[in-house]
Amino acid sequence: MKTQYNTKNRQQLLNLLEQTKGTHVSVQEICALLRDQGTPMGTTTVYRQLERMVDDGLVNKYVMDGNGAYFEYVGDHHCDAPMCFHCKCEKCGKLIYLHCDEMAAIASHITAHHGFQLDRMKTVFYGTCEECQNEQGKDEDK
Amino acid sequence: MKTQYNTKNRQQLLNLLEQTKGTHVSVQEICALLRDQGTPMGTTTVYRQLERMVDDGLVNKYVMDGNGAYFEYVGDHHCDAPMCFHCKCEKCGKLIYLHCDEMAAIASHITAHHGFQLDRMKTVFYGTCEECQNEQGKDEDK
DNA sequence: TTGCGTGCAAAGGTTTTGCATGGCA
DNA sequence: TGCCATGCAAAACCTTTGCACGCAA
Repeated sequence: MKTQYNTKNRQQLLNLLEQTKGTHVSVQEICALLRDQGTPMGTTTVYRQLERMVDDGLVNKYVMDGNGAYFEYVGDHHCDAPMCFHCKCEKCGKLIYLHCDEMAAIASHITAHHGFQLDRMKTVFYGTCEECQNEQGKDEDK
Repeated sequence: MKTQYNTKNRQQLLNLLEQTKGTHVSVQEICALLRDQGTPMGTTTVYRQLERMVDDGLVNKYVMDGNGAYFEYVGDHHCDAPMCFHCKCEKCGKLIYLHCDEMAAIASHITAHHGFQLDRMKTVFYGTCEECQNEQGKDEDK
């Protein structure tokens, strides 16, 4: 465990991330928000702080379609007791949370029958959310 | 549907991809293999051909941890009937395939109870494979 | 012959690294 | 004071685009 200074930048970043709890933000979005907030921060610093937070489990990192990574603050909540999974809508980009016992059963099943221990912090289910499925009819032109 | 020439490059790429069936390869791996095989091909061409193959459903594209995309040849098999999911081991990077009816039930459950239509072509389960779980004991130093 | 295919070079974007300076403990 | 944190600049990577030439049909 490294010594970690509690710098002003780190506090500001944590503060911002708390505000975005429940959503996912990219590095450039973070930088823009910090700038708007009057507390600009170097991109490099944001990357390095986020890297640590990911290591510490404060933040989850998701890699979307190659357009860069997204980060999600999970804080102390840690999402351990409630089995929560993340679903990302490929249409609207919305992030949906599944809290469901049956989902927990899935993880158990995979571990028991396939010998694979699921990391639900990193696993993102891609698909289409309910609203976008409904809209799919009229957007069917490509 | 565009007219598509059946060029030598395309044939060679398809040929190579068939050899790698069941695994996932990156663009640079593909280029290296083609070079070793005596049939080098420009990176741009590989990207463009792969893009088409993805559109045509011959190849699946997965975006891993930000280290670029991986491609998997599925050919005519199309993976439709057998519900197959992909698990990627975060330790050794191995890609594991799950063909399992219970997994199919998961997708149904999510659709029915959560209104989310899972795209199992794009969804990758992250976690730890059996072998790496066993090795975890001695690597437990960080 | 037509128009897609090819590949070099260059651009675009994200993330990492080197290094000198600044700030926390 | 010691050491980590910061941020600028530059490098490293992956991927896409522009353009002139080659090749399939």
